[in-house]
Amino acid sequence: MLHEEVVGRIRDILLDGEIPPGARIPERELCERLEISRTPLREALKVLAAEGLVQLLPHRGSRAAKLTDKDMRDLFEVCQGLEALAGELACERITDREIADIAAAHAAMVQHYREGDLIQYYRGNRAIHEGIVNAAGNPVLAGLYASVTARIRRARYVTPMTPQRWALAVSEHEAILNALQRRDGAGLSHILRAHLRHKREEVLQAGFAETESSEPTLKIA
Amino acid sequence: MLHEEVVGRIRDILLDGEIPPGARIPERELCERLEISRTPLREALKVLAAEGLVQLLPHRGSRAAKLTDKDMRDLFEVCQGLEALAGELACERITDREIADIAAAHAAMVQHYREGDLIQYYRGNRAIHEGIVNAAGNPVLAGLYASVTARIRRARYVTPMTPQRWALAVSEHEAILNALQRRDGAGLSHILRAHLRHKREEVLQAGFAETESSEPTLKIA
DNA sequence: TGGATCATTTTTGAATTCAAAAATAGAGAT
DNA sequence: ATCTCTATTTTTGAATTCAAAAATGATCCA
Repeated sequence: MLHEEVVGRIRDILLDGEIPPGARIPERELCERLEISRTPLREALKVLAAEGLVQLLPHRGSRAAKLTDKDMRDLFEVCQGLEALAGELACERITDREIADIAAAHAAMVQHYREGDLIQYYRGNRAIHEGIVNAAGNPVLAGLYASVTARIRRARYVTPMTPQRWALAVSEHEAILNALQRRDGAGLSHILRAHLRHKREEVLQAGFAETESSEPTLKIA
Repeated sequence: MLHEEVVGRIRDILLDGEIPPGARIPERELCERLEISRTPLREALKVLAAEGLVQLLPHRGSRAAKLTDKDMRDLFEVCQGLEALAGELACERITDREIADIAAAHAAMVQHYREGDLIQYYRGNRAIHEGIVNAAGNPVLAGLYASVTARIRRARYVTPMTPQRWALAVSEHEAILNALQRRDGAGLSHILRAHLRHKREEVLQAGFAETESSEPTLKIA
């Protein structure tokens, strides 16, 4: 198994929430499961720590990173900036073909919305945002975006998606597609910011708090 | 020596250009120099590879990453976006004290300009940009910014700094400080973008090309 | 003499081993 | 019984070792 694959596998395990935020990372188990020794596992953990998904505590192992409200706010803020930038660049560079693909993804997403299929809706939603970022034609940007969105998604917040919020999100997506088709960079950038701001408000308002599941609260001396 | 320190030491060695872009990373030598074994060294190299400073070639070792013109353009583009975002956020959050510090750094930088001390000028320039990014109060943003600027700086491009360019840069910095003092987020963001765009044009126009120093060009079969 | 093939050396990647640090368990004292 | 201190176990971090892959170089043939 290649180094990058090990990193990817563990990243997925973390993103799937299989190891909840704040929980210890069981080295031994992961070694057995991935059928590797501790050396490559630990290399991967250090990489994931640099990415912000894992927290290393000297001499007492590693844990799945736990995000505070502040962390979440910061991540959204950066995500917003990256998407806005991607939107502007995409409008300069996107091909008709790519626009058509995103339009198709949009239509599919709207269909999922009509059917009330939240999971599929989210999937489609993500595909559109990633499509825009990729259309920016900037791998550095795409990489940072992937890293930031991964950390956001990491926190399996369960935002109660109200019909109002959902409808708003869909209408915003209509505007996004529209700006993209018009190749209106400034407009797209503006809409994307608003879209992300709304999402962030949802998440934080919903009382995002990464509850400590495996660590007792410290008693004060 | 702590893991993070090892990463930092090697990062510095790369940023100092001690190992030129494209050159093989001498594992053995680095081990001796840092007085560590291969295990922690290799952990650090994988982290630096994830950061984009090192290129890992399966079964044939690691090299100092070499940037193409496209890479450089992409990095500048993202750097621009991050600084613009930082500028906007900084205007919302910066304290009078922080403004005063940046103003002082600006004055010092202008003095270095007058004295024609390019090295000190660059140092001051960097301090100002970092000051703005830090004033944004977003560690995630600061981290990404550090990573991107490191990669840019990594490429020891030698831009011939003409008097005209230098004067323009200084006048842009006047405008930057001004916008910051007025806490004009949109204005600051706009100026920062222009400033970075000019810098990028300089670098790329100057024919940035990471000349291959240690690898013969492949002969076409 | 030039080039191809095979043996040797070197280097890489990963498992194992080892020492130090931390966690745990147990004994003794209060 | 509970707390504390110590001995034991476990876990962590890093050096070493080992196998596989690649690079090197030597030999043989045209």
